Order: sequence, then structure tokens, then C-alpha cells
Amino acid sequence: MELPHLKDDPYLKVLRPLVEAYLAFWRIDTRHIKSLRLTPSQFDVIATLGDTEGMTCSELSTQTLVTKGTLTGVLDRLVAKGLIRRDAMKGDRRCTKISLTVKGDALFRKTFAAHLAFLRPFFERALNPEEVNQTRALLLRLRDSFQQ
Amino acid sequence: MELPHLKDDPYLKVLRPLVEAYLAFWRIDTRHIKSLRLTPSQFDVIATLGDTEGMTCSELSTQTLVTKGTLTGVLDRLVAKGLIRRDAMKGDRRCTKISLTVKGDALFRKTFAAHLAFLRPFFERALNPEEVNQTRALLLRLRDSFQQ
DNA sequence: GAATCTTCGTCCTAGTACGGACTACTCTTC
DNA sequence: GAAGAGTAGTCCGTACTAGGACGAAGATTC
Repeated sequence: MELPHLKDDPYLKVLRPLVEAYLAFWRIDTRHIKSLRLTPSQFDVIATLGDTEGMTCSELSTQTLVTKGTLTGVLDRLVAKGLIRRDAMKGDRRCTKISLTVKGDALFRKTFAAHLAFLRPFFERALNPEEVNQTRALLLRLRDSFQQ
Repeated sequence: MELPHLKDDPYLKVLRPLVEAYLAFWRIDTRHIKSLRLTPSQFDVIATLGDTEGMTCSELSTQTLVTKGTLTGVLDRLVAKGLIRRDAMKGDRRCTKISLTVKGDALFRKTFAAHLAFLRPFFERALNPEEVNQTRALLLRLRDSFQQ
């Protein structure tokens, strides 16, 4: 994001690479998702709902990277596309149950595995299996430090 | 973003940690920036302009993570806050020179080092110096793979 | 059972994000 | 030097972001 000068600081040397690696990934990821005529948030929701019986808005917003407030609009557009449905939840009239429609499920099946297969080679090309484990471990340490 | 199941795929095991590490960092980073009453994009612009003689919009948009189209609005708001100025460029009337005002420069000096100092401990706690170099190298390989 | 707390989903505001279209200007090329 | 190509910045439309305020509906506490 910001992070210029002082690049010599031994610890901040990871900052830029982290941002740049994520962004490079993100651009590729997003471009492919767009070719499915979905936005990243929409794909996130579809992928999360796939293979489930459906869930409430709150559950969805914790399991995806979409916050509660944003979710309303995202779901609106997915309903308009006929990919998901909102049903009243019996037992708790505050909740709404969100689930994939038949059309949404078909889209999920068709695109989800394809998307992973699309991403795989990028990782494969960069790292050998041992390095994958290393990278994973280091990244998780970073994550935990930032989540304390 | 998406990325559920199939977690056993040896290569995709980095996907989630990458996303999660970046996001955990991003949340901390953003929270601190907000306490300066700036948005991440605005901070990005200020930090990039700091210690320079100013630059054009195009230069700014390549050096920051803000695209040309978005930049217009971001700069508008920074001008409104009195932190930057837009001056006509002599020699090429297509260009505008963006630079920090005195107030903007003061903000840069006060907050930039402080922000880095704020972030440092998170990296320090997670990785020792050797691991920093390792992580950096691995992340750069990933980045390059995604940028081909 | 009534006041209170909490949760659920929605709506609002301000600020981005991207890409494409557009105007104004500059540079190239013949 | 006039046509064509390229560049700079702006504006637009659609979508997303966080966070706060809101009303409706459950859950708690006494």
C-alpha cells in the first residue's frame, strides 16, 4: 500500500513482497472470475454456499470476506441473477436462509473446480512441494501475529 | 476469497494462508491509518508524494495502488483537506503536477515513520531475521509467477 | 410479564475500484 | 503543416467496502 524508503529495515523487507504477492494473485484471480460474469464477492458467496444446505446472512458474512452491510447488496444482485434465494427461517423470524437455486448450484459445479484448476499452475510454477509447506508455515505465523 | 474444500491439494495449501496473512495485515494497517483520519488510498498518495518534488497523476497511479480513474476522486478529497496541490505543468499542458502542501508535508513527517514503527513489531514477533529473508524470497517467487 | 440486552438483516454515508469513453493536448510522420 | 497516433486527466456506471444507525424479533433478568 504505502511502504517506500527504509526498505533496508530487516523486518519491513517482507511488507512489500507480501502486498505485491497478494496483489498479483488477486489480479489474476479476479480476472478469471470476471470471465464468469461474477464479481469477486459474488463468487465468494457462491463458493461458500456450494455444497451446503444454505445459511443465514450472518454466517455467510463470517465465512466470506463480505461484511454484513455489503452483503445485502451482493445478495440482491445474486437474487436478480437467479443464482440464490432468500427464504424465511422458521423458528427465528429475524433470520433469512440463503441458499443456491438449481441454477446457482449448476454454476457452482461448473465453475468452482475450474477456477481452482486455473489457479493451481501459478503456485506449481513458483514453488516445489517442500517450499509450499515452508511458505504456508511462515504465512500462518505472520497471520497469527497480526491477529494476535 | 473463495477457496474452500480440496484443501489437501498440496499447492493450494498456500492460497488461504496468503489471503489470510495479507488480510490480517491489511486490517491492522487500515485501522491505524484511519486513526489519522485518512483512508488507505489517501495515505498511499501522501506517502508516495513525501520527500519528492511532486509528480504527475500517471506517475502517481503507477507508484501507488490507485488507478488513474480512482485517483481523480482521491486527489479531490486531499485537495479539499489542504494536503496536496495541483499545479499546471509548464512544457506540457496535458499534465498536472501533484505535490504536498506545507500542511501535507507536515502530516507526512509526523505520521509516516510512526506508521512504520507501529507495523514493525508485528513482523518482528512473527519472524526472525533469517525467516524474513526466506519469506521475502518465497513471496517474490509467488508474485513473479502471478505476474509471469 | 416487563424492562433490557442481544441478534438479525437492512439502509445509509463516504470513499474506493475498475474500465471505458471523452476532451484536450502533444508527438510523429509524411 | 495537416492527418493520425498517442498521452494526460477527467467523468461515468456499476459494484464493492467499513461502520454506524435502525426497527423487528428473540433471549435474559428480575
